Amino acid sequence: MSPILHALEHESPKLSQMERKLAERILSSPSEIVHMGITELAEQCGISPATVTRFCKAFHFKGFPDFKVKLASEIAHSDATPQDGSYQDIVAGNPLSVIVEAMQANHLASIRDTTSLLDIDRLQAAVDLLCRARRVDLYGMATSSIVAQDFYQKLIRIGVNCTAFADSHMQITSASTLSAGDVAFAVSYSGETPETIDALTCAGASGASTIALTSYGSSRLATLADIPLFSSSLEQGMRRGDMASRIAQLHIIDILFTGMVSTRFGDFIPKLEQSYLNVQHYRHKRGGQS
Amino acid sequence: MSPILHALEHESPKLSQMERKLAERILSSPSEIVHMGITELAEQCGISPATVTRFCKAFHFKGFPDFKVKLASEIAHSDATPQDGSYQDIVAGNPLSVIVEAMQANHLASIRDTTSLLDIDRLQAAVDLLCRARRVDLYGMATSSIVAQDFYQKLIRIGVNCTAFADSHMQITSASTLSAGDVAFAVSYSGETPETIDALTCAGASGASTIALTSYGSSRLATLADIPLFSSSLEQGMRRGDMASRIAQLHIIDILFTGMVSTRFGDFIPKLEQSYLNVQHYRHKRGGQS
DNA sequence: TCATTTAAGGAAAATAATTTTCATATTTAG
DNA sequence: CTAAATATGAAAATTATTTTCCTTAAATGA
Repeated sequence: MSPILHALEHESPKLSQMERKLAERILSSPSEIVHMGITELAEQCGISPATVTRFCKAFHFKGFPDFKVKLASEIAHSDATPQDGSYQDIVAGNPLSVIVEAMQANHLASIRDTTSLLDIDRLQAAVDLLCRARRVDLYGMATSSIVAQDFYQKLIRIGVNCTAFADSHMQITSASTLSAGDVAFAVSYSGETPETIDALTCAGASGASTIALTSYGSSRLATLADIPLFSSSLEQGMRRGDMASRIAQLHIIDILFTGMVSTRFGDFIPKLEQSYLNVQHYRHKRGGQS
Repeated sequence: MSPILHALEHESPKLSQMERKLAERILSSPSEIVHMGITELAEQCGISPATVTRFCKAFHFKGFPDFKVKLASEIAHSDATPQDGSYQDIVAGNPLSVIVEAMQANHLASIRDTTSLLDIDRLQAAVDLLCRARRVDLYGMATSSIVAQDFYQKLIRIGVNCTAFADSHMQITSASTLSAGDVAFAVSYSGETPETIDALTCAGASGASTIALTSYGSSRLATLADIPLFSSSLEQGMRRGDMASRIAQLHIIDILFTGMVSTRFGDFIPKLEQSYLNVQHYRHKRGGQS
């Protein structure tokens, strides 16, 4: 905890009643305080602005604005809410400031956890497969289709021959036409999505190499795939576990993509640049029929 | 470097003479600025306080004090983590382990920076608008359409009447049919995507409230919108700046969505649960024709 | 117990800081 | 070269903060 907050907590017993109310309010959500005026804060504590100023002076700040700036730079040092730095659930009527902190904690933890349980060798194997693939199929339903679509958008920019159907029939249809040298890449938060499992099974049967991206844990999809990749899973009871998971999965997508580009830099970077420039170029012709 | 300072440097050429003096003074020693009053700073730059306020507003801060607080938390942050806190670029032939670390650093920094420059009041205003909206339109091209799609998937699960066209003609068509009480939500990494700007302009002209989600800095889209929301921007020379930006934008989407659910918990949670259960239920009937 | 002292705290005045308005200068486009 | 648009500062208006002054409440001592 930051020195200022620590001091507030430590000195709290020595403070008077009104001052303690104030200290508690500040400790309850420091990041809110820095965006408040002195009057607003005083009102929320049921005290007068005068008391707030005196309080700041007592802690040797030049005044309330000085306190805010110092507090702002201190709380930036630590990640949101260190004591409950792990995953937070959604509850009713939470103020937005609490939601922001919880979400930051969730997403940071999600990325850190995912990174720490990555298997570099498997990741490398996936990159190698993808780089050499004649054709790449991407499967995913609902939330996971977003991840698949994201990968799709990246891959076409470097000229990889790939598809990303959200329609389960099309997925199966496409999977049926794969063969050795092709890669099927399936995304599923649960790893148990039947449509995705079917598509990957079908792709494997057709001779394609299979990669699965799921949450950590044993799942049918992970077992099925040649190369299983994992994002961090959330604690039980999380109402919306797929939010952080999606971020973590995109994190892995970025690593895979960057790995591919880095491996075949000479091939891929010019295509990447060219696709960007062409979008710019053709966009400026806009104005007439299109 | 922090997104704010980076934006100042980056936009410096576009600024007027007086504004540039100010930007240079801020860049020369940011940590001094946060302990100055507006008059003192203006004097040191040989300009008027009015120009300083206008400058802050142009960068979408609520005013000079707001700028100071945001700057304070950002520079504290970069002091704290000079190495792994900053963004890394892609280069050729990097081993995967290096890529993994760089990507983690990028994504963590991106989420932290984005959170620190969030404006809770604006965010709250956006949540309120979205909660009360009769209809919501989501606009975004390419990478940004992924973000729009993601929000779309979330919103339909809680029964919000919304659409997310990737087709620019459809976006305009839909925008034309909006009216007061509706909300148009546009996503663009650059904030300068013509198709997205057109769609949001059209929506605004139709009487809808407009929200824009772009990278930090002044952009046409941000200026256009009733409520501009910002994700952190990356430093110059980043080959693929939109990767981290996408994560940051999804982070904001998650906050908005969670804010909405939290605000109308009783309405939305049952729908969320039901949509989940129904997907499970109807999936198990699978096996015959579908 | 009761007066007296002392400190806490609020109301409101005073001050300081910031923002807005308005008038002027400067640049840009035609 | 003129007109419109933009940029800027001076000063007014507003807002925020701090100080002053006064009341209240608790503590101390006769």
